[in-house]
Order: sequence, then C-alpha cells, then structure tokens
Amino acid sequence: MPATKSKKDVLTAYRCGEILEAATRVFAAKGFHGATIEDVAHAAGIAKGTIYLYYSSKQDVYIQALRHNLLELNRTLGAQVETESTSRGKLEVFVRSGFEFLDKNRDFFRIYFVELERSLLRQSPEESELSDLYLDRIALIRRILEQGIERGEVAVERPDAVAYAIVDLVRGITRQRLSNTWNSTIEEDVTLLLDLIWQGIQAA
Amino acid sequence: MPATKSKKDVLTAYRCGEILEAATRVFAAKGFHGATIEDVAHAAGIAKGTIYLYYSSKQDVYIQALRHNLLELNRTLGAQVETESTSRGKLEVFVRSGFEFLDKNRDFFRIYFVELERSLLRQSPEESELSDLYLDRIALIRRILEQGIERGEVAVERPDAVAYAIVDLVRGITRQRLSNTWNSTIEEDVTLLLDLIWQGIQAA
Amino acid sequence: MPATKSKKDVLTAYRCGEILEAATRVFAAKGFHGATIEDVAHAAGIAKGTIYLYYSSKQDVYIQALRHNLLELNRTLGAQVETESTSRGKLEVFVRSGFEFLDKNRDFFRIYFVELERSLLRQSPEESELSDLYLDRIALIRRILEQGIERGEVAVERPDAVAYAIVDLVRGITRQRLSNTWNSTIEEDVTLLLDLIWQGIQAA
Amino acid sequence: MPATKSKKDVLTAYRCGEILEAATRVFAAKGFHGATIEDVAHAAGIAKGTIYLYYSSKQDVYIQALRHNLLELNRTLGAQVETESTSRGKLEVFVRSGFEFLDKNRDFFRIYFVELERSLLRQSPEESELSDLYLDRIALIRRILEQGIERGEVAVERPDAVAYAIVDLVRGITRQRLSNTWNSTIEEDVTLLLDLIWQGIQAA
DNA sequence: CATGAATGAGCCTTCATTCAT
DNA sequence: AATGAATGAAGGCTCATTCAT
Repeated sequence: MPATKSKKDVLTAYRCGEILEAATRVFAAKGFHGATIEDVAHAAGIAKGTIYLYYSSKQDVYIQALRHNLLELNRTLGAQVETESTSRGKLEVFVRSGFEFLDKNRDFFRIYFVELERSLLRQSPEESELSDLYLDRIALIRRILEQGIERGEVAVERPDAVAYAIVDLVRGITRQRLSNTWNSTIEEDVTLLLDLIWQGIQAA
Repeated sequence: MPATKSKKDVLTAYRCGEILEAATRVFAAKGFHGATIEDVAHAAGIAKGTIYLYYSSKQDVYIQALRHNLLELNRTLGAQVETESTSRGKLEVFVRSGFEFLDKNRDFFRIYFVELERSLLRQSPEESELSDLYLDRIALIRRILEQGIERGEVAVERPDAVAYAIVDLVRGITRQRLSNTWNSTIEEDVTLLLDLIWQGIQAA
Repeated sequence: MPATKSKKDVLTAYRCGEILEAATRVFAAKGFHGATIEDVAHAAGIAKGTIYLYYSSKQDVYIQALRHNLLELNRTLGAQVETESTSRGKLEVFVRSGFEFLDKNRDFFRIYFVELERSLLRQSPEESELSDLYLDRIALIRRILEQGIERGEVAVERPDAVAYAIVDLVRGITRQRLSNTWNSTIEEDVTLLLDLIWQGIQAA
Repeated sequence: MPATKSKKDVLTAYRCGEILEAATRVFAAKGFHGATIEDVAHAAGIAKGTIYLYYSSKQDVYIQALRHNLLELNRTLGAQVETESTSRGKLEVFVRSGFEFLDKNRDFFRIYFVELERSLLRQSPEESELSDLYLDRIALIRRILEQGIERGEVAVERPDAVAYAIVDLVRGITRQRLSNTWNSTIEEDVTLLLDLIWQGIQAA
C-alpha cells in the first residue's frame, strides 16, 4: 500500500473530479433525463467514451456527483458543528454553514433536492447511499439534541422526529434561498430559523 | 346549455377520471420517465391511443394527474381550516387534514414530492400552475398567521417566511410518514409539530 | 331493372358526390398523406365512419375522386373535339377545353399532376385505371393525328409518340397556368401551343 | 484549412454518398411515404441511427438525394450544351444528354418526376431549392433560345414560355422512356423531339 | 488511454379502420 | 343509415453504450 500516489492515480483522480464537476453543472441545468452523456462530456472537455472509462453508466455519474458533493457537505457541517460547545451554538452553526455551502454550490442543491425525494421514496440499491448520507445529517442533529438534553439545555420528547423536523425546516428555507425571489441575508434567515427552532425545543 | 350532462360528457368525465387515477398509480411507482403511456393505458384498462383522445401528451397526463390531486388537497385543507376559529386550532387542523389526506392518497404524494422540487426550480409554463397551487397553501398559512397576529394570538416578524417554514415542516414529516419506517400515529405527529410550531410563533 | 332510381339510390349518389367533392378539395390542399379521413369527413359535413359505408378505404376515396374528375375531363374533351372537323381545329379545341376545365377544377389538377406521375411509374392494380384514363386522352390525340394523315393535313412518322408529346406539352403549360406566377390568357397559351405543335406536324 | 481531406471528411463523404445512393433506390421503389428509414439504412448496409449522424430527418435524406442527383444532371447538361455552337446543336445535345442521364439514373427519375410536381405546387422552404434547380434548366433553354434569336436562327414570341414547353416535352418523352413499354432508341427519340421542336421555333 | 462513429432498443404519437349504439 | 369512441399497428427519432482505431 503505497503512501505515494502513482502518476496513474493522479490522472484518474483528476479526470474523475473534472467529470463530476461538469456533471453537477449539466444535471443541475437540465435534470437527469434532460441531460445527455454527450452534454456532460462536452462540459468536461472530453469525449463521450472517456466517461465510461471512469464510470459505469450515466446513472453512476449522476449518483457519484451527488455523493461527492454530499460527502463534502456532511464533512463541512460536521467540522463546523465541532467548533461550538452549546446546543444552540451548534444548531446555529449548522444552519449557517448549510446556507454558506449553498451559496458556493447552488448547482448541487438544484440536483439534490429533486433527487433526495426520489431516493427517499424509491429505495434502489444505488440510491440508498444517498439516503444514508441524508440520514447522517439527521443523526448529527439528533446527537446535538441528545447532548442538549443531557446538559439540560434542550427538552424534547422524540429527539429523532425533531431532528427530521429541523433538517426539513432548514431544507425548506434553503430551497427558498435557491429561488431568485428570496432576498433575505444569511443572517436574517439564520435568526428566523433559530428563533423558530429554539422556542420549540429549549428546556423550560 | 343544459344543466344535465350529455351522455358524451359523462363518458368523458369517466374516462378522464380513470386515466388520471391510473396515471397517479403508475407514475408513483415508476416515475415520469420510467413509466410509459402503454403502462398507464394498461393500468386504466384501455388502449394506448384512447389516452390521446383525452389528453394531448404524456406530459399532459402527468401534469393533469398532479393538478387533479393537488386541487382536491387544497380544497380539503381550505375547507377544514374554516371549521376552526383560533389560530392554533386552524394550524392543528391543517396539519391533521394533511396527514389524513396522505393516508388516502399515498401514490399522489409519491409523485408530488419529487415533482414539486422540479417545478419550484425549473419554471416551465406547464408546471407553473403546480407551483401556484403550492403557493396557495403557503398563502393559506400566511393568512392564518396574519389573522393570529391581529388577534394577538401570534407574534412573528416575517409571516411570509414563517409560512414557508411551517409548510416545509409539515412536508418533511409527511414524507417520513410516507416511508415505511415511520411508526407514529397521526395524533402523535400532530402533537409533535404543533408543539414545535406553536412555541416558535405564539405571542408572549 | 327499374329505370327510375329508388330513394336509396338517390341518397347513395348524393353522398358519394359530396364525399368525392370534399375529398378533391382536401387532398388538393394537403396531399394524400397529409390529409386524414377525418379531414375529408369534416369537409363533407359527415362523420368519419360514414365514409366507410360508401368507400372501402382512404385510398379508394382518393382513387375514386381522381377517377370522377378524370372521367368528366375526358368526356368534355371528347365531346368538344367532335365539334370541329379539321385536325387543326380539333387540336385547338382540345387545348382550349383543357385550359377551361382547369379554370373550373383547379383542385383536381393539383392532385392529378402528382398522382399521374405515381400511377404511370408504379403500376398498382388500383391505379392502373388512372393510367388508362390518361391513355384514353393519348388515344384521342392519336386518332386526330391519324385522321389528319389520312386527309393529308398532317405528316408525322410516329403518331403514337407524337400524341404523347402533344399531351405532355399541354400538360406542361397547364401546370404553369396552375401556378400563380403565370399571367397569360387562355387564348395566348392556345396560340402559343398551336403554333408550336402545328409547325411540327403539318403536312408539307 | 488543409487542402487535403482529413480521415473524418473522407468517411463523412463516403457515408453520405452511400446513404444517398441507397435512399435513391429505396424511395424510387416505395415512394417517400412507403419507405421507412429502416429500409434506407438496410439498403445502405448500416444501422438506423447512423443515418441520423449524417442527415437530420427522413425528409432531409429525401431532399438531399434529389438535390444530389439534380445538381449532377444540371451540371452534365450545362457542360454538354457548351460543346455545341448552334442553337439546334445545343438543343439536340440537351435532349440526348438528358436521355443518356436517364439510362444511368433511372431510380432518380422515378422519384424526381413525382416530387417535381409536388414541389412546383406546394412551396415549402425545403423544397423550393428543388424548384430552383428545375428553373435552372428552364433558364438554360431560354438562354439558348435567346441566343438563337440574336443570331437569327430562332424566332419565337415568348422564349420564356417556349422554354417551359420544351423542357416539359423532353420530360414527357423521358417519362415514356422510363416506362417499360417504350421501345425506341435514344436517337429515334432525339430525332422525334428535335423535328417537333425545331419546326416550331426556327426562323422563317 | 482516449476517441467518437456506429449501434439498436425503446417510446411517443398518429390515424386508418372497426363496431356497438 | 349514421355516428364517433376505441383500437393498435407502425414508424420516426433519441441516446446510452460499445469497440475498433
């Protein structure tokens, strides 16, 4: 197991990255069925056949593109949450980091929101990982809540269900921010959500 | 112009209903692109060509099926909300009626959640009516909030944004209820949501 | 065998006439493949199924419409030619009567010119009668030529081939008259053609 | 821009040629509507989809096949006419070259005669080029006539109309030669036509 | 490795024809 | 006799995938 990457590995990683980045843009603009492999190849500046050297199918490219972005989102959120110690602080940074990630990855969310619904409803084996990554975010919130309960900061009956509710609440506002008709700043929306959530869960 | 319907009108209404009902089932199971017109025709017990006597295209069938269900949902919610006088009562009946509608129209929600995301993000003229019907539900909640503010029952800074948040919160739990891993009763979920929402918006 | 026509016969004749007249208009405007049976039925003011009570297929309607008009053209030309005694006079009246028929039946010629080519090249049994009716016109001219030779008015080596040539010559100018860019009077075109033809065939 | 053709250009030219050649045969045998793209592909020894790499639609293949043959016909006639100096010589070589072209391209004429009628009557933008190529031949004859008038060899009142008449005359005999019931030699038919035409147009 | 020409399965849609009323 | 709702065969076109170069 070489610690150093071979020339081949570097090229592979580079190509994969380019393809996924192009795929994210193209699928965001046209949707999975509206986009063609040709579109993705063109956007990546390579030939159609080359994509099949790195991914097994159109669907594979799509899933991997989502997975790639989703892993980074989860990594970012997880890391940011660690920087705060109180439950309220963690929730606040969770919300803010999500909005910030959106501003840098609007194309990703354009695919993600549509696909998340599908993957949650139709459990194909390929898509289950996407659900898992969604569930990881739920679990992150649930742990924050449970920790808050232990510390006496939070009081909820069903931390599991409340975690779902919070994530969906954030998702709803995130989607509004994605639309072009929504004009509030990140901080305004963070305040809005925190007020709403915290009132509902804080310990008496 | 007779108040009574001609034989033709009855047949047309019957066929349209059968087709939309079959379409709801088929599109829910396979998605828009996964389903074929043949599938829908077969499910409706008619021939492929017959569908085109009543709808102009596959997409038309799809949109109409969504619209049909959506109109009924909005009608139901609007009527139920009228039966309550307090803001809290209205919100509670909104949530409960939504869950009850879900239990009777699971296939519809399976299409709707996926399609709503698409229609909110990609504004094609055909799909804009779907967004409008979603916005009608937002407006219903906003009016409840504004009425509550007038009466001193509710205190929120941005009733518009809070209305979005509430609808998304309900939607999130609705989707969980649609999955097969969620085992709480309607009343448990109504309580959960009402507690969460009401804490965040009630007047001090 | 009743000399008088029964009520049924009268109705049948009336319907057939209406259908063929409508078919001539519709096929002229849209062509055989561009027109639908529905179009013809609509133009005739009857229902689709009714056409099949009188004709066995779309093609049948088409062929019969052509045949109907063609029979009348041939009948008219044959009768007019009889009114003249000299070869030149007969040829002149043949040309003039053709142009006059065109002015009253422009739709027919619009179908006929296209279909004649097809029927001459592809000998399907249904279309062979159309060729026959074309050949009747050729034969009419050939008899005029042969009679002219007998009388010493005309001198040609191959009356058969010349008859073809004359009919095609007339057809060419007829088609030009059908276009909207041709502005000469019937008499100008009759003179043009007669000068051309007569020079080529008159006895020395 | 290299004067030499790239490998791709050679392949494209080859495939286009094969397709048009196959299309000419298939459309001649079955007509535009009777033939399928599958038929053309099969005749060309390639797959259905391949045709769409080179042509945008069935109609495009059809139009291009006609255009291809028609351009060559016009080129041939134009070149041959140049080899003669007198009006009579030019007309004679025009007729003879046309008959010779027919003998080498019988399938083309089978499509052309049908399509010419359609394109002359229904002016769709795609088909107008076909009319134009027909008009080029008319113009060629008209110039011969006008030149003949200048030189005192020819005397006609309306060279434009006579040009139409001559081309239609040639076309009529060409179509007869295309049928299998016509047994004269090229020279016999050239003589027949020239006698007919020249008598009608020569200067006194 | 990269390419992109070739493939052919798959699907929407049309419309001539039928037949129950 | 007339209707027109229903049928289903047929075909143009797309595009994910393959493979020879």
